Amino acid sequence: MLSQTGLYALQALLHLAAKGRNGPVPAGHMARELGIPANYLAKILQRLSREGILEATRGARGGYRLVPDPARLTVATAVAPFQELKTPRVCLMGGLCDLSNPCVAHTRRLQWNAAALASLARTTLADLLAGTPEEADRPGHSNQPTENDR
Amino acid sequence: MLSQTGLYALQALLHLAAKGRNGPVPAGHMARELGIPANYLAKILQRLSREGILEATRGARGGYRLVPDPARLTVATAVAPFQELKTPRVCLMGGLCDLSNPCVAHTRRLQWNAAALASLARTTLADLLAGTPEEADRPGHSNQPTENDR
DNA sequence: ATTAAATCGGATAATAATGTCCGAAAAAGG
DNA sequence: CCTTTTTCGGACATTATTATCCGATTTAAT
Repeated sequence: MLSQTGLYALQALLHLAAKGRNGPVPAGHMARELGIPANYLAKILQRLSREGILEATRGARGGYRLVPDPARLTVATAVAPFQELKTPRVCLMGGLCDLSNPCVAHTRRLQWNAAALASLARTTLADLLAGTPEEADRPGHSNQPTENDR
Repeated sequence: MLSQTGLYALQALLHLAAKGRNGPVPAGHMARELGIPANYLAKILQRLSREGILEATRGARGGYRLVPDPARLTVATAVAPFQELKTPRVCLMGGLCDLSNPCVAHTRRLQWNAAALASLARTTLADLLAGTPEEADRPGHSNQPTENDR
């Protein structure tokens, strides 16, 4: 589902969102705290820094700082640099797939992927920290209670 | 999402469900038809055979046959032998996770996994073949009768 | 200026996933 | 019996992911 690397990134970002109030947090500190291989986490943080999600301060008293508001940073965005979504364009039906008319199995798989991504795109770091229970899975819909007539 | 191996398995099973009406289908034939590395597919089919999902007939005129009714075989089941679901027991919150009271981030990740799996568990091979458009994601209300009579 | 703390980034190693090769065994048909 | 077709299964090769190492650079504090 989420790659190991993506999970590490998410953990670090959550840590920063929760405990990075006063000044930047060194990578080594986070690695120790979270139980992540230090040198590997360093690479991940560099990446997030290049991506603009983190800001690095070098030298003594340096470290990383979370740039966006946790309420506006979705898990999908946070993890995107490590997911590599390399569009496998092989249809489930193989040779059976017509490719001219839309193949059902093909469409279905895209839907699966979309559903998985949508869930991550609806969750922000703030959600995770605050403990908002997961709302109904209705992509594109704001949470309007339509079940009141059952 | 789905591993490459899992996708291959799914393709082969769909092929058998669609074209395996009269007699077993050889692995080599499927590999050619679906554009899957022949020797690799062979390994996958062996696995499905040991799992009881396929039945192998050896020797000339042999091949593989789909054992369960496509309407009762879910994608989740078909792909399960290759997913290895190795329960990563690292909480998203790292050291912050209490582990005594239920950690929100922890719970949330399990929900993500569950949601992804649920979608696969609700789809049968017959669904894919028949072209049933994906119904609303309602776990209790499966669109295909997977337990109507027994 | 010197030192210590920290990121930066390239090179490399270890592990897992994917793909290949080949010989043995089984079954069918002559 | 012999040949052909096919699965079986172990060993190996390739590639991607994950992890480690180390020297260079930047910065703050002494």
